[in-house]
Formats: sequence, structure tokens, C-alpha cells
Amino acid sequence: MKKKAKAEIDLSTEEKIKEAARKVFTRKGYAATRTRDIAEEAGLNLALLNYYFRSKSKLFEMIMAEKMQQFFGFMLPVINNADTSVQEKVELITSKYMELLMENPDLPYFVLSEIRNTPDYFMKITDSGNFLSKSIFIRQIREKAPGRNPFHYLINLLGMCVFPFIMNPVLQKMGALDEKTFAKMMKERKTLIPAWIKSMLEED
Amino acid sequence: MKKKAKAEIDLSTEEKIKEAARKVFTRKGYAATRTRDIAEEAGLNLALLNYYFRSKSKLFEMIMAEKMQQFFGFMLPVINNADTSVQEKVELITSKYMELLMENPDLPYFVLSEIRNTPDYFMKITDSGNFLSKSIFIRQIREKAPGRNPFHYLINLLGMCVFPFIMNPVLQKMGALDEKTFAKMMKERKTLIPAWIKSMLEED
DNA sequence: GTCTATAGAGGGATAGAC
DNA sequence: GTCTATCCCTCTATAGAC
Repeated sequence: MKKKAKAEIDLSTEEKIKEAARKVFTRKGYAATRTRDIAEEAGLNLALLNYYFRSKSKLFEMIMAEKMQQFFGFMLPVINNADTSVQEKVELITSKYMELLMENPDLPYFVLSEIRNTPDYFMKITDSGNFLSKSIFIRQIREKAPGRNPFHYLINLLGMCVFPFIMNPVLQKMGALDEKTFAKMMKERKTLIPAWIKSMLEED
Repeated sequence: MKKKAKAEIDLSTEEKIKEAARKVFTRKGYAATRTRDIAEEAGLNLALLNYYFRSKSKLFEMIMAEKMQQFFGFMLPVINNADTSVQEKVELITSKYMELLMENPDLPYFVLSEIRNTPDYFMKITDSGNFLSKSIFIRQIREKAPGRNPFHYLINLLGMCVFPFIMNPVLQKMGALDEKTFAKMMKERKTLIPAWIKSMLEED
């Protein structure tokens, strides 16, 4: 207890760097980030970045893998659970995703903007060829709506969760939404999205 | 006629640079793009970029404004047309957006990844405070579904159009979708999305 | 208008003192 | 382990010949 409390206040140097790197990389992207920015954000010296992590790119890879894990990691076990219905899966994915994104609002920006430059990192997480097509979730959707490509619904589900966080900065800047209203809407979406998906699937 | 045909084959130097800049900036983002890349892509010399456009950033601003125009421009007149119903607007937006995106599949990546660094460019396009909240489209949605924040539906509409193009590279790399299937699905979406939105609005 | 050559700044990485 | 000082490469921008 005492140890943990202390660790939170007085992080190890290595952890300070990682924390600063998370922040700066996420805000500015890989190319626009200078190692000096990270050092400054961490309140430390530039040389320490190379002492703890060999290079800017190594440090980035570490952060990236972590974010990918956050972004895609939890979904895989859910998707292949044979004991839950489609609707239960949808509810689970929605609520977990919305919570994750509310805590990390710029996760989508980061992952999506860097993904095209990093064709390999996230393959390690997802491994194996077209496991997704063979997943239980996709199979269950296919049964529910046999006439349609099931990925329509997967894309809609993820899009309705993730896209608001992408649009949010734009909408706020346009004065269309304030922070509080946005937060309230995201809460509502936890129940709205499963209902929308349900009616989409039943329409067929 | 003769002149135009020639112009299309043998572009002016200025146009060659812009064309190359579009390609490279879109693929790599601003920070990761080197002016040398653009010069090479254009088959020209580096010095010419600075001759025609004063600097890398000026050139970028030009391309960015152009892309913003593409991305947001056409929507504004549609949104404020008093002579069309919600459903007609949804159909119009969907079909135009899907066509635009099919021709420029990496438009979303570009706009969305650069938007956080360029808080001002697109404000010129959208100008004026919360014009969006006062738009006819939003008012019409509010009437149809009085209990809910109308931006839920706007976000869903745009998300269902745009998000597939964001996910596409990921899904292709995971072997879940091939190019042909994706193109087919995007065509289907032109009619599917309006139907989905309609049933969402009626559910309330 | 288009090129070559180069100035000049910025930023990643490291040597070496403490 | 942590710091300062600095190397050196890369990239933008410009000078100047043609």
C-alpha cells in the first residue's frame, strides 16, 4: 500500500519516460514528435531516453504495441466466446469500448493515424490469417442476417463506438457540442448502440 | 479542346507539383513528408517547389484546404436546403459521400490525422459559430426524434459512411476482406445506410 | 523557368564527466 | 543512473549559373 502510493507519485525514471512518450506520441504522432519534447515532458534529460530505450523508434514501438493491445486486445476473447449470444457480445463490446474510449479519447486518432505506417505491429496481436472471418461472432451474425456480408454490421458496431471520438474535436470546435453534452451522449450510446444494431439485424 | 487534351497529358510544372504533393502528403502525412519526396514524385527539382510555392508549409496548406473543401464542402448546401426531407438529405449525403470516398479512399486518413494539427484551416470553410446546430437538417432530425440529441444521428450517418474506409486497410491486412468484396459492400451501403438511419429515427 | 550546389537549422544519438 | 556538450546526418530553403 505504502509502496504503491509512493510509486504513483514518484515514478521510476523508466516509467516517467514511457508516460511522457505516451502523451506526446499520442498528441503529435510519430514523425512530428521530437525526442526532446518527450524528455521535457518527463522533466528529464534527452540522453536518458537513449539510455533506457535504444532509440526513438524502439520507444515508439513499445508504446504502439501497448495501444494496439488496448484497442484490439480485449475484443478477441469476446468475439470467440461460444457461450454468449450475438446480442450479448454486442452489448459487451459496446460497453467496454465506450469506457475505454472515454478514458482514452485520443486513442482512435493515434491508432488510426499510425496504423498505415506500421503494417506489422498489430499483426502480432491478431496473428493468423483470416481468423476474424472464422470467428464465432461473425458466424453468429451470418446466421442472423444470411443475406448480407456480416462485416457490414461489425463495421457499423465499431464505427458507432469509435467515430464519435474522431468527430468530437471537430464538433466542439464548430461549437456544435460541449464537453459535458458529449460525455452524456457517450453514456447514452452504451444502450443505444446495441439497440440500433439489433434492429439492423432484424430488418433482414 | 486541343488545348485541354494537351494540358491533361502534359501538366504545367505547377500542377505537377500539386499533384505530387497531394499524393505524398496524403500517403505519409505532413511531418513525415520530405520536400525531396514530392520533387521526386513530380519528376522535378526540389528548388522548383520553393519557386512556385514559398515553402513546404504553404504548399501543404493549399492541399489541406482543398481536401477540407472536398470533405466538408458539399455537405453544407445540402444540410441547409429547406426543400428536401430528412430522408432525402440522408440519401443525398450518403450517395455523394460514398462516391467521393470510393474515388479518394485515403481522404479520411489524411483529413482526420491532420485535423488535430490544423485547428484553423477548416474553420474558414465552416465559419460562424454553431451554424450546424441551427441547420435545417439538425432541426428536422430533432422533430423526428424529439427525445434524443440529434447529433447522435449525424454522427451515425457520417460514421457509417466514413468508418469503413478507415477500417478497410486493417481488415484487408487481416485477410477478412478483399478489395473486390469491399467495393461491392460500399455500393450496397448506398442504399443500406439510409434504410438503417430511417429505422433508427423511427424507433423513437 | 529550371537546374546544381550549398548554406543553415533541427533533431537523433552518443561521449564522457560526475 | 543522470547530466552537459557535441557530433553528424537529414532536410528545408536559397544563391546563382544557365
